Amino acid sequence: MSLVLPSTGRRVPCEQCPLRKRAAFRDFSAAELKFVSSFKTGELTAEAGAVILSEGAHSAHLFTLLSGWAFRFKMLDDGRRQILNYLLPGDLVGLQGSVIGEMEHSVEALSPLVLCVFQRDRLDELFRHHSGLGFDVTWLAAREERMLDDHLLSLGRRTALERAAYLLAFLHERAQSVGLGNGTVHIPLTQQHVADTLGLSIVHTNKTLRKLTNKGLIRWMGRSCEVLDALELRRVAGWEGPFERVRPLI
Amino acid sequence: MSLVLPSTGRRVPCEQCPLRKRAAFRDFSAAELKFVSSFKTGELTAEAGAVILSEGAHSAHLFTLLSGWAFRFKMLDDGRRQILNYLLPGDLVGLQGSVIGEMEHSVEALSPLVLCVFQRDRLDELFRHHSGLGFDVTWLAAREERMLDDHLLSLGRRTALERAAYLLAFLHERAQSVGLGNGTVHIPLTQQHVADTLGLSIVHTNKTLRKLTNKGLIRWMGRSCEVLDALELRRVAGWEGPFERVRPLI
DNA sequence: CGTTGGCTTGAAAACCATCAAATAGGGTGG
DNA sequence: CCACCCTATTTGATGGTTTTCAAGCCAACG
Repeated sequence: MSLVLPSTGRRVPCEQCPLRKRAAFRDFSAAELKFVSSFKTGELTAEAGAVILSEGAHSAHLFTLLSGWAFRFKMLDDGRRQILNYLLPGDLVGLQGSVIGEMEHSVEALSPLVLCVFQRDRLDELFRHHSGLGFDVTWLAAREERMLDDHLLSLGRRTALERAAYLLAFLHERAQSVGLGNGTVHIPLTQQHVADTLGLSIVHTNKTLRKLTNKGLIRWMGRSCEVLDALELRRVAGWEGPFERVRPLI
Repeated sequence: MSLVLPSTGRRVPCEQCPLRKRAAFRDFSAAELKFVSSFKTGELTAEAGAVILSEGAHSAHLFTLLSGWAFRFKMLDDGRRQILNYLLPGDLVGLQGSVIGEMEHSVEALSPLVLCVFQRDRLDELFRHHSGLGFDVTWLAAREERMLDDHLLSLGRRTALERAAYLLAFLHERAQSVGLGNGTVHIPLTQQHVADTLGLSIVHTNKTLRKLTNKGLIRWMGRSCEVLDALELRRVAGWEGPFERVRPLI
């Protein structure tokens, strides 16, 4: 469950990347596309439950998630786990490790993944010769910061019900923006993941999700959650957070 | 209390910046220093309690904090407040607003401040002509992310006592690294700030801080906190977080 | 058909918020 | 200088929220 499968080599050329065609991502110039394409050394696939990056690792790789769901998390010595954020297609994975030099969180797959693998040691080349892409990397880091700010507000000042509503509205919003789920969005989570995101026990999480289910806002199906009324979830959470903006895809 | 005082113009030349001499910050090349110096348009002073940047503002400025303490926060509609992180000398202020275009949090001064003011519209020039500085901006954003990750772990999975110990150890560590307080560090906070950082009520915060006081780890003095035993605070928190690294100062 | 992982529920205990009130200190106007 | 007000801190009592403990259900899978 914790092994990363060997790379299967390149399959999706950046110029024909199916993600890039989506309106959620900004257009790249030919020169930018060419660099990104050369920056990518291959692809990596992983199965659900696989640990992609581990806390403490020094030579962490840099990836972009091409398809699938994953999450970042940290653990305390006694086993308590906190999920920090979720990773969806188009997200950079491992930037902290690449820039600062050491990973301080781990990354685990929620579903089967495909990742684009980049050459970390060419990151400075990216900044030197494609300053627009360098700015984009900063933009993506600022976007992550914005999400973490929202999560902190949630953990610190929202009630259990508000937190749960916020989380599901948030994940629904992100899934929508990259075109996951035709019509209804299915989020591949267990209630344990929700608990470890919201800072609640599994028991109380279950009771809280039941309230949302009884209001007809979500439906829990095996290992996944279907969002039925995203706007009402936002209202319950008191979340006026922004809808996703057009963003770069590296 | 919420007015930013007018700029007092340039007083500290970047080449003789007292902060830059500290071991906490990496050496800059002459070219880098020259650019940063031209990037800076002046200084801004603010008194304790002043709001430097407001949620929702579109034309946010970009600053570096030269001296003093401040904090970033968000609010819910009904007045609940969450403090997201603290700003100490050397920290970039307003990067999210500068990069993404809109502030989604506010910034307030905890003590009298001096800020270096930068021309936001020359940020692309920084990335174009000084890729090393562009990388530095990303590095600082990744550092902020790392701190937010730690805070999320704290809010989600630590007990009230552990959270309080973590926060004070964290602030002590940061103050030490920029040379605040000769010998003992004094953190300019009220218990309301601590409560709004830890996601606790003011009453419970008071009782929790009292336990740390009774253990001889801190001393509460009026509107500030003195850390007496930072290592024991870390131990109580179970925080093995990194000591500050050498970092860029823009 | 037994095992496993995920979901569900009830009861008791711990934790934390809220309410209420008292204390202490700084600042201001008289 | 003193009376007064304001903010910050402190403490006790009470009630609500959440955790912990315990148990049971169900579907998937060998």
